[in-house]
Amino acid sequence: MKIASWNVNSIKARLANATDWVREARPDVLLLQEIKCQDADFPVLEFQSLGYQVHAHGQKSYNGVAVLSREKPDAVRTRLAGDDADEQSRYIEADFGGVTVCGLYLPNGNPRPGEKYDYKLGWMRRLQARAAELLAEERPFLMAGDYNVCPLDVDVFDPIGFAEDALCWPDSRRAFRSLLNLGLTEAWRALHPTKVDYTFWDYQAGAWPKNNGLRIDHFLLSPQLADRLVSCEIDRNPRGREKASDHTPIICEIAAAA
DNA sequence: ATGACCCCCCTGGGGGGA
Repeated sequence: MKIASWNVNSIKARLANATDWVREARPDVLLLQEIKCQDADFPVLEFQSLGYQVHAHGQKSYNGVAVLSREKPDAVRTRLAGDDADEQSRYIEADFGGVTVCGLYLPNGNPRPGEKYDYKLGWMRRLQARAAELLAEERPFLMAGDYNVCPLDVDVFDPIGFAEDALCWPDSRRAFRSLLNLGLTEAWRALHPTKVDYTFWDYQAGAWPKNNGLRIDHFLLSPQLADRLVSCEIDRNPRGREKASDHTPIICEIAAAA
């Protein structure tokens, strides 16, 4: 099972880029973040014609997540429990056989300190509560998406310049580690212990040609899926194309259940 | 890490991203 995650920074602006990449990569499941449209405005037909089902959880202008899949999911759930007043579309889950695939767009949290940072930490606590529930059910699952956290300094092109940033601040890293310490495996780092690579390059200041990137898009696997982890790779190619998103896809392959 | 971008709103510029 090949699962990909990509923050597309508007699915409408990225339609040609995204469909080109799907044709090449043919993931079984594609998790999208920042679709930036309401569900009715998602270009469903274009992906259906490529053989994908679309389940979008969007909102006007901002945020928005989606699950695209070649197989029909058994169930789809949206929203993260723990804050009924939270109107931001940032979370979706879909069940495929015995595996639950969770797609997420974690709040950026800047400026920090402030209410946006408090929202980020609260959201991370809610995500951790959901992970704990799925672990208690002993359900094989993965949580993938734009975490807006650089786990270590090696995941940042300029750790000193970013030390105060919400993506790197100790409370953000602590909350990320706390999630891992439930017993989850960060797939890319597990397979590439000393590698330096990124999933995001700012549009500004020549960040892409200078390789001034951040590694903020991650796959976290439950123990059952960590045992079946085959590969996890970042595909830089889409970032170098015309009308690119500022993020590039990350792809994780999970072996069939024994 | 903002001089330097891009996308959203829907037209003149503000909000947001990371």
